[in-house]
Amino acid sequence: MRLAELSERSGVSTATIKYYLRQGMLAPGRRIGATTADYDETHLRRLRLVRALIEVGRLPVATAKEVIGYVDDDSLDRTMRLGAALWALPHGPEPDESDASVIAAHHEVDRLLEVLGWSTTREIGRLSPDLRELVVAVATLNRLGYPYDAELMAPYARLMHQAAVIDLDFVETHPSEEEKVETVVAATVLFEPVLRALRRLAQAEESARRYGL
Amino acid sequence: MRLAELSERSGVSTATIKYYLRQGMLAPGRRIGATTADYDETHLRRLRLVRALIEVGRLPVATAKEVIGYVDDDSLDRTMRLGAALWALPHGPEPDESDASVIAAHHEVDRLLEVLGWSTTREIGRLSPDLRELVVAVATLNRLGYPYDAELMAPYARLMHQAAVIDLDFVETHPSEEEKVETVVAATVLFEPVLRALRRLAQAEESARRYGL
DNA sequence: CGTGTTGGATAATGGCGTTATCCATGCGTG
DNA sequence: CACGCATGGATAACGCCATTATCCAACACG
Repeated sequence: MRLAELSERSGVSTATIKYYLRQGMLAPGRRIGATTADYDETHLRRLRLVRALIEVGRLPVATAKEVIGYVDDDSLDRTMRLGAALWALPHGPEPDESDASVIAAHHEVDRLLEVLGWSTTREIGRLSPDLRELVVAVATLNRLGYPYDAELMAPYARLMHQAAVIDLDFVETHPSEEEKVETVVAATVLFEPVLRALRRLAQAEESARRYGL
Repeated sequence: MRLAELSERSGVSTATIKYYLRQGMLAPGRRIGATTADYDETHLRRLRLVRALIEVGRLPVATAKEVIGYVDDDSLDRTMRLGAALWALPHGPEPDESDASVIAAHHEVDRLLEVLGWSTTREIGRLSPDLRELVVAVATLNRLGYPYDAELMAPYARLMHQAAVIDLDFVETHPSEEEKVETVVAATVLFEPVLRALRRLAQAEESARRYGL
């Protein structure tokens, strides 16, 4: 198919597609002549994934580009590609390690990992962006006067572990080995809005049950 | 305290504080003279909340302004303020109701609510931004070839319901009645990064357990 | 043939968050 | 009591980002 059709089928303007092509987040079409290129279903699918990451997953374009770049980096094995792709996901500000509440949060997070027995995370996790993000969030909550410690976090952590089990089961039952990395990335990024929405709906529902209306 | 001290204690530049004052998301200091205003702990706290919503919760400044505006809108009762504040949180694109996958997703979400017995949500929820967001996410997953239906969502939904119970318990044990709305907003927005980080860490941990490394 | 679409490159646009610049004023320090 | 300097206040400038617009020469296609 040609650019116009790719645009129509994906709902993305030709100008934007050209932009993505320039950014290298969409493979060039098969050149069929000096002024024509041919796109196929794989291009359509990739384009849809890009838009999904951006629109639904709220990734900045540059981040989506980076993530996608790792997803099909043939010089890495599957594990590395996956790790790199997830590592590239957007993260908040760096924690200010000289801040007292950050240090305290650090201890609580460490303690949480110990309580949970997440030994792998404790060992490799030192540098994990997710760990840093967790520390920042906890420190922020504390600074706002909401005491938040390992005991309070643990129930959430156990719930999220169950969610992770479901995530991995989903990936296992599903995947065409070839696209496993892509599946994990999609599941990680696109389930986040699902979980967020479900939590907020559940809050409303539970709140209605408790307090009426 | 004066502007300079407020800036130093919050870690926000005076220029940015002035900007927030202009936006009306921070109450003006008590005028102490034609060229001086006096800020107190409540200003500092509010400023910290604003920065927390923006930095940790990733809210656009305009949204944070809106949310905060509802939090202390004295013309509304507590319930209304809370509803309006949560309603104002950012949401993805509108679902294209003419799209087949959107319609299908709609059905699945309806079915999910039925299965869960979330009757309140089913009744009032028609217009809820969270419901729309959920529909969009499900439709997107389906369009990418990941079949996603009520049965697959239900376990996540139950987990998130448990999370919501914890959320509300937290708010109940905590709150100085006066700041209850603020507490709910903070819990909703600031726990999201916590849950996101915990899920990703749990994924890594569980993945290591299953596949080694 | 000639009309209209293509790939390709470059520039323009619009929004957002922050920062910079100016200014008249009066605080407070010496 | 006088002077340097920070203040509140308003406006303009900046830098980034995502998208769109404009041109172009070359061709595909009816």
